[in-house]
Amino acid sequence: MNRFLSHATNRIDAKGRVSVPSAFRAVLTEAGAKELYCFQDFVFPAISVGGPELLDRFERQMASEDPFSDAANQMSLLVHGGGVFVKLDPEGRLMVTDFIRDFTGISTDVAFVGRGDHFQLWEPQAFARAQAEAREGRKQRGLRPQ
Amino acid sequence: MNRFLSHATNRIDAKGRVSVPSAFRAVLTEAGAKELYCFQDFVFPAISVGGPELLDRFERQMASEDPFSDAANQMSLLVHGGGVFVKLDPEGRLMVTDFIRDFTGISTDVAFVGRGDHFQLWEPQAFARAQAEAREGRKQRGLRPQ
DNA sequence: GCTTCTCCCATTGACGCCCATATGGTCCCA
DNA sequence: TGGGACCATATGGGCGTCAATGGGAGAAGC
Repeated sequence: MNRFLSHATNRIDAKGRVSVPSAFRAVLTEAGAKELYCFQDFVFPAISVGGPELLDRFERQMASEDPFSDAANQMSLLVHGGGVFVKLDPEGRLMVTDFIRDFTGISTDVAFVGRGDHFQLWEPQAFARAQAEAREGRKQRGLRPQ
Repeated sequence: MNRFLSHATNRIDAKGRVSVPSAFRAVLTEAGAKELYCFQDFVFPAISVGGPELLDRFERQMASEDPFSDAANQMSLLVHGGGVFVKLDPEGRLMVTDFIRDFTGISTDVAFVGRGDHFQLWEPQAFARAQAEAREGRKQRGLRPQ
């Protein structure tokens, strides 16, 4: 397993820490990432997290846009300027800062959501809603992969 | 037999486990799958289960689209984030987690339903109803294969 | 000096692995 | 054709391990 898949919800403790799921930690150590880079998702109320190579992914995305468009400009602002570094403690926990709480609405529990080459932090209810909406959209457009 | 066919209902034990029917396990071992990938069906209140190739199929579909489009983003949320890995114990049982229970309404028994290249977990009553409705729908449209 | 962060250790509860039992079906033989 | 032995599957439960969580103490920063 070398990608971020599946999801799990963990509780924030009294000190504001939360355990990163074991499966995700395994991916990180395999990739050799000792420091994580976080920034706000462009569409969802979620924080994207990954190793340093995560920057590459979003720079590719920016490159796919017209470099002078508003979208590319905003992405650069969020990715380059809005990012935050986070590191894990020896038990594999991270601090849930106000940067994370304010943008996601997270208060007591964190949903860790795999996105392939990175993962995201969600307020659990918001994740459930976004998923339900995405499923509904798929259904209406008749894009069932079966 | 290399496909998932027919259906069977098994009971959940006190620890929340349920035996995967022997016929389905045989298909899985023949395919060499030691870990299973599950996700919520887009139409029915059922969990779809299959080997890693089930995930591959979704990813091929995503790869065929613009990787940074909204559609791909939604698809990733559902497939990467919405899926769950499950593994069988040495006796061929799986844990029925809240992820499965909440979406399907399963409480004490699980209906295993073959769907060709994958199988599904249903609440037995819901499966019976959906089957009856499907039968009725075909009858009304004059599409009965007999 | 006080707050905040980091590291270390303890607890506990869930999960994976093991073995035991029940139950139903099949095959063989009388 | 009926009975019985055998086998496979489903089910039940004990136990060890590991991940998630909680809290204490030292170190660093304000």
